[in-house]
Amino acid sequence: MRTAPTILHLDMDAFYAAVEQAAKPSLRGKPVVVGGIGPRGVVATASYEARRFGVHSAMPTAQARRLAPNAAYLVPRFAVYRAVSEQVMELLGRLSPLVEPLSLDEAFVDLEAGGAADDEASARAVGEWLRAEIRRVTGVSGSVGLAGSKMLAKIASEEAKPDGLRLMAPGTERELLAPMPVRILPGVGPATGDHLRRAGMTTVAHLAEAGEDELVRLLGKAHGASLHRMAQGLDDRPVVAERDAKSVSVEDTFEVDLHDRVRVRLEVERLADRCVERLRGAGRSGRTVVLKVRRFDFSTLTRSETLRGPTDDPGVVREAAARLLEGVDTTGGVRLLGVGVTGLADFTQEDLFAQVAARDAEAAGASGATVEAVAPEPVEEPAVEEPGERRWLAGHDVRHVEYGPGWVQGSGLGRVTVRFEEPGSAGPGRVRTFRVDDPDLAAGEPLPLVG
DNA sequence: TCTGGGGTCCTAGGACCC
DNA sequence: TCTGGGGTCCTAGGACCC
Repeated sequence: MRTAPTILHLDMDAFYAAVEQAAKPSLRGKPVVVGGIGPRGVVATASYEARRFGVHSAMPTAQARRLAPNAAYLVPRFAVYRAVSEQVMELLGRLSPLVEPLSLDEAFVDLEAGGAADDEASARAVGEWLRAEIRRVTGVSGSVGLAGSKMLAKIASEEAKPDGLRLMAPGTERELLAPMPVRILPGVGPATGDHLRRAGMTTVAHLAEAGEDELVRLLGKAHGASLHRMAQGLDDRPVVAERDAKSVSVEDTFEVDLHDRVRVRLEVERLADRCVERLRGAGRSGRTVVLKVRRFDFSTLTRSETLRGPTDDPGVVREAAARLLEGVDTTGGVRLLGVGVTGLADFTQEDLFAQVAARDAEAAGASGATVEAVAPEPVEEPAVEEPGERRWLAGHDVRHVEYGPGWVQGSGLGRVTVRFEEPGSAGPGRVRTFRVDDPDLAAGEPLPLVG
């Protein structure tokens, strides 16, 4: 806890949807929903215009379509969001070496560590500077919370939304917090909220008044104790820059449940390969392989196996995942499969030695061991596209030989509808429809949002 | 209405070791 | 022969976050 509000929390406003509106002039001021557009898709971000219809994050897209049938439904373009995010993080880096990103659109900054601010006035000035710079550089807006702790800075940015700044003066936090619902505290989700409500506690004041013993009895040691402190506005967690990832995983929900055991096994192996690709991309290796299966009835289970040494070998991960699958009953159908690796190590010389040692130990007579050879093996080539199949995903960039850059508004029945406009266009661009195999139409590169 | 994908942290029981 | 306590690792599941 600090006596000056020098912890900053930045939260971009309806980030994915806002980036799409900046990229596509015809969507500005209109309801936009970014997320999965398949039968089992969910909403990632809804623009504020779409929220007025009741659409929100994590809602099934099918339900969103009923609430806001005229909204634009777009598939996420993570490469674009990542690029904008990097611009934002670069601005944060100018304020302090202590920047802690929480996701593409959120971060904490320790202004004191950077010497950027040491009191209320300087913190507010930095916050306003940042908001103006973000808008100037990226073309989208963010909200800023300033307080003496992470928890309060985050609550402040939430209250500042959209496109605002809120500062919580140290010393006032207990009174500000007291009447708020328990759900605003970090770590209080649906389950804990219900738990507390059944115990008669609905506001932060109720938690602050409850004894720590009671909360620990209700919620467990760690959770109870931390909530007891948070409810009193006490939070000492430091801003921590660049934390190493502890796990890497990939998962797929299938549009239709899988019943064929052979197909299930094939998908598990594909997922294992994708997982290893990401692992290798990050220059890491891992020791525990995790298989995740969600069945037709949404019941979810995980099975894991720890190897004798860290690996980034696709064959090893694939076979471990396949072994784990052997022990899972998939009768009735499989909705989702996932493969992950945890127990990550940096892929260094030491790990190589450890692997060799483990292998030697095994060769020397250990019986029933399961670690495979670690000889590098090429990553299997990605699944082949159906011949002649071209996928035009809603929201993706295209380029037409004659009409120039545009984006896919929709496709189906052998046709694709394109709106020809770019971020700098004065107003909504023209719409044209083509055959999906029109040779003049090609996938395009995203264009910068700000000229 | 019918529930994504990528993560983090915590708990609890059993194995194993000292 | 029986009994103990603590620490660490592994596995599985659950809650939460964006």
